[in-house]
Amino acid sequence: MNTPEMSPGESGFSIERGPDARERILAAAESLFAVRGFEGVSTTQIAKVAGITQPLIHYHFKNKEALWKATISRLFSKLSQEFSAEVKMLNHKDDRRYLVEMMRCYVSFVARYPQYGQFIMREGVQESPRLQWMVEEWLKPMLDQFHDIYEKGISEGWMKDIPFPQLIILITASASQFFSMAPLVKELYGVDASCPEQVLAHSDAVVEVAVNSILREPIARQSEAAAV
Amino acid sequence: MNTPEMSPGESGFSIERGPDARERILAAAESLFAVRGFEGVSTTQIAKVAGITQPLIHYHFKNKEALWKATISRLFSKLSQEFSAEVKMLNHKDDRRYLVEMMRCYVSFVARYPQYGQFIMREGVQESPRLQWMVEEWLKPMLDQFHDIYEKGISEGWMKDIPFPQLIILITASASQFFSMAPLVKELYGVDASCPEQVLAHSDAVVEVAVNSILREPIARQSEAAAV
DNA sequence: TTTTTGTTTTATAAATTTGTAAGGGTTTTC
DNA sequence: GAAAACCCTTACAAATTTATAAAACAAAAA
Repeated sequence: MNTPEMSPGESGFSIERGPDARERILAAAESLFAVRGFEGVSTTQIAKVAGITQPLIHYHFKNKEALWKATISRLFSKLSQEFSAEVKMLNHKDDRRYLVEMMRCYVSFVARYPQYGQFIMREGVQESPRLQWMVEEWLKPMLDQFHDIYEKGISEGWMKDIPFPQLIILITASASQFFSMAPLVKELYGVDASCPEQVLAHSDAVVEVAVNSILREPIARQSEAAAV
Repeated sequence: MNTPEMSPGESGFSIERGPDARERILAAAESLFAVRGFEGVSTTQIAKVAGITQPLIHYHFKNKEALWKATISRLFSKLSQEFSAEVKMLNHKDDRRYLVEMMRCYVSFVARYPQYGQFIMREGVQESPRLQWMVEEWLKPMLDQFHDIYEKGISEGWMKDIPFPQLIILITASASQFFSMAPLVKELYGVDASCPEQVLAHSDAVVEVAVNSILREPIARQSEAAAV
């Protein structure tokens, strides 16, 4: 939609014109929609955070809903690319160990992008055309990756057979809630969820609690191996 | 819902008056605030669902925020009472088994009241006076119950020492997300999260995955005992 | 009956919300 | 250089939002 090839003012310090306004709108919309939901945010608020005037939103996007969809698409496509790229780097010899490493990827991923879990929380609680669109377009394809390895684990017998709907919600919630609800964690225990120690601690907790327990024969902890 | 002792128009079909309007407002506010959040719901919408006019809300409640707090207090006090009552009925001989049964209580509880998890999700993602109030007033006291048994398990050595903030978020999220995000589950897998089979299946999944794995020596599954 | 009290509605004010219209400026193109 | 295309702003309309004021209405008290 925008033309990335050239920015107009090459020295670039006047109140920025050009296609980056569109990007700033999307960035503002992402942070606001994620924590307040579609109905909870006004285009005026988004405009203020983006540093532009409200009607400009309607120049770049048909309406509020189109802006919301563009926001989701921008975030989810970035994320699914990054995640796939990281997962592809993993050793795929031992399936069980692969699953654990994949989950560590996932945790570091939701730690970096808490908005991901926030959007799912916002939209997942009520039926709506937006939920339907988000599931069809993004969520279903992403979760299907997990389904493949689940099926393999079941048929090869190294995974406990817990129903997939329960399992996937349980695992993904375990991984993401700690980061998506960082303010709650802060308020409850004074802990900054996004700091490296906490991310590592949560990664360990998820592997220990949620991942190892779905394997019939748990594998040794990284930290144990390192400690001995 | 309306006062049973007397209805003003004795034939009982006039638009109900009396103090139950306050109750209807609270019920409407609960269902709407839970899924759309504080900013996402207007008092006009609440009034429409409650079947009264919008200014009546301001007769019964000082303002929108006071209504929100009254809604939370009504829900959380009901829930914490019910939950405590059920937990008190449990056998408290074997601590590990007690923990498992307590978690089954908790799951059946969040299955009955998905709004509980929804409110926490709504408010937990951004710092606000509302979050602060909710944590101080309700959440902290409720979670302290879990903290007691956690401490006991750690000091007696039958619980793996995973940091409490990670553990409590992980466990509660595992238990509640499946029900709080029922529309998402429905959209993804066509499954009705609130039906009895699914509740039982999730209860099993939580015990199997999230609870047993925090014990150093897991205890036998109910279903295994029954199957053999 | 009359008064009082408590509950609810109509009317309305001030601010905010989404979206459109029309017009400046800047580049780009011819 | 003029025309066209593009990005952005001011001005504004229609609907909605929170909250208040005043009046209607019903039940209880006097």
